[in-house]
Amino acid sequence: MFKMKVDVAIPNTKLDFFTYNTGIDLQVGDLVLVPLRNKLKYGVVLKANSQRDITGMKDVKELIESKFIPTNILRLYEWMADYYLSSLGEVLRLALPSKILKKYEYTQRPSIPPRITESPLPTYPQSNAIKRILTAVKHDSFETFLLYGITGSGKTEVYLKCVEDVIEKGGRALALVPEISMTPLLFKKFQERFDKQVVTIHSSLTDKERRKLWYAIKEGEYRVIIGPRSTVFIPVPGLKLIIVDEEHDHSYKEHERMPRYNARDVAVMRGKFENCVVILGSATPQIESYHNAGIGKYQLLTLKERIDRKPMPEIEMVDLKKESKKFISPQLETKIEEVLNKNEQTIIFLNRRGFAPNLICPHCGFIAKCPYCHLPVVYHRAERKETALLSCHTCNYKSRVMSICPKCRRRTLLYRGAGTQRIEDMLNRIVERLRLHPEQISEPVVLRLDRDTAKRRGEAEKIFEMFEDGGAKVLLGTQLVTKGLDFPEVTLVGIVNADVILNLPDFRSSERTFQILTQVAGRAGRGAKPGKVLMQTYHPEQYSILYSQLQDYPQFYAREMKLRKDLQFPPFSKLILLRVKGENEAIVWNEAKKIFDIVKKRRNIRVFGPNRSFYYKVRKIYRVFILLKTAKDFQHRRLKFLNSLRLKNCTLDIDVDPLEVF
DNA sequence: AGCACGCCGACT
DNA sequence: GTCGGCGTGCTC
Repeated sequence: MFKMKVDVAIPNTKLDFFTYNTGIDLQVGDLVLVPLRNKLKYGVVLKANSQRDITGMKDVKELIESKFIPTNILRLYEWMADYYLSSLGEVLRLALPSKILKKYEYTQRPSIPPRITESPLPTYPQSNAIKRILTAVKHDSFETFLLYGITGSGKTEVYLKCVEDVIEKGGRALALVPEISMTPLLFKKFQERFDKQVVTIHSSLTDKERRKLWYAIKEGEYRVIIGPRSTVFIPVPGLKLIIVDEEHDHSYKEHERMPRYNARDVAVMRGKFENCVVILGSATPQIESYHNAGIGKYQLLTLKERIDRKPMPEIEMVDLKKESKKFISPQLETKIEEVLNKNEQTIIFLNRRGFAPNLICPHCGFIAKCPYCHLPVVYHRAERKETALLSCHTCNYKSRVMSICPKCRRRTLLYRGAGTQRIEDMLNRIVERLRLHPEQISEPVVLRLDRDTAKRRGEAEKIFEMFEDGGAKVLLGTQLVTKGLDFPEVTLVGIVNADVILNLPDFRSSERTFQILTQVAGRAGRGAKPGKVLMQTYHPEQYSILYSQLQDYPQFYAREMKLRKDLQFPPFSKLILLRVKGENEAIVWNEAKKIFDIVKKRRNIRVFGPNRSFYYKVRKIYRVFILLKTAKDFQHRRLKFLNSLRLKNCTLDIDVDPLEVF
């Protein structure tokens, strides 16, 4: 028999491929069963006619399914493995369903007739954007559009109209959304419009359901696929459009495992490999994205006005340096009272859970810290069934609250600072004082939304519903209240402390501050009544806070770009973060130094570190990082050897294009 | 990821 | 003596 050799990529391996003999005629993308060690594994044929020679080569056991992965998707996976200094085996772990089915029986269901409901007439800027996108779709050309539209400008309607056209012409669309609970919101709008042709990948699906959907989508059962970052890997026949909503969102980046990809960037590459159009939408584009639009890599589409010419909310600053040390300033308190008396709604934002971020002793300076992370523990007041406790927000370690200072033995421990629980108390006191008419309210008047009140799935939605009903008047919460919410009765947004994110030691902290403040401010005044925002800060003059008050992204961008250029940060350079982790502090530093020396020898790379990570010790594990800075066009793929480096008692994380550098 | 190989502690 | 701990290294 005429023997051939094939290269096969196997999920969960650190290599790109293995080479096998085969008597069967195989093609690129075929799913095969191959022996590896003493087990049989599924793999995807990468090269149908390999010239590679290796001793002890084995035979392909069986062809399971031909054309399992389309070639252009396979090329995308290869690009990912390369770009993120990972391996194809690692990419396939994320890209393929958790358990591959031996011959999937797909029962063709009668295709669902397109039942498209009435849609509102787009505004002029909207229809202009739609026209430009659809022209590109019509020509099947790869084109990336950055849809920069201020909060409330109707980006979603642009997506819907484009998808409508794609479906009418028999194509399919993929929409990526941030991980958090806003997914149902966008999904609802899509479903109202396109009914059963839409499918969402929720985080709560079981492995089995997920697997079933993967196959069904691959077979073309749905026309619109909505999901979080990993959805970008699913093969979709006749794909014409990829949407990345809130493209700046950090949840598009995989932080935990290899490959540490950014689904936004993978989506753009997918558009390139599949010749299809990509829309990146945001009210606060990532600096790199806006820059890409500036240099013509992306096409910029701007929506400068809110729908129906609704005014943007007026933003007023409260300088906490000038105020008496209150967590809720008299100005904010007065405003909350006004809104309550008018029976309108308020959103209060504070990016900090718990009652107080510190438990301190004013006499000896003691601060309660986590024994595993050496970071301050947060005091959580007793509520529901749980008792009061100290909690480490980095590793989740919990301990009892002490009443005597362990250092000086005095009974004078103090709670310093405020988290959502403390603010909740204060808001409740304001409400009680007002003695509102009971017929206009229902208990509770103040709703708190953070990871502690909405741990399980569906709890956040429940809180949103209670707020939407209108009985509850104040929604207080962390990041969860900042994104995509559309409550027309909200006329006031209060930001308790605008500075929280600024304090992180990261080159993106200004950008993140601007993004979060702009997003949360955008929740006000979406209905008939104009909105107002009160922003409390110690740094009203800091540019990210100032420009978020002025609601001027282009100005913020210009200022931030100047800084990035001076310091040679992206988009003026490329970053690769190497993190060495291990239990033994001395070994960690030693191994990090070795890696530093290896990388230092290479040309055209600036190497910084090793430095202690901001989270230097987490769960008894020490973390040290090395930052590599190169020119933007540097062929960093030559650093792929780093992924197979072997360290003593340590692990090495590799992060290309990191979002956080600490 | 698994899974074998390999070299040091406390058990019938 | 050996059962087993998990560190380290390889899989075509």
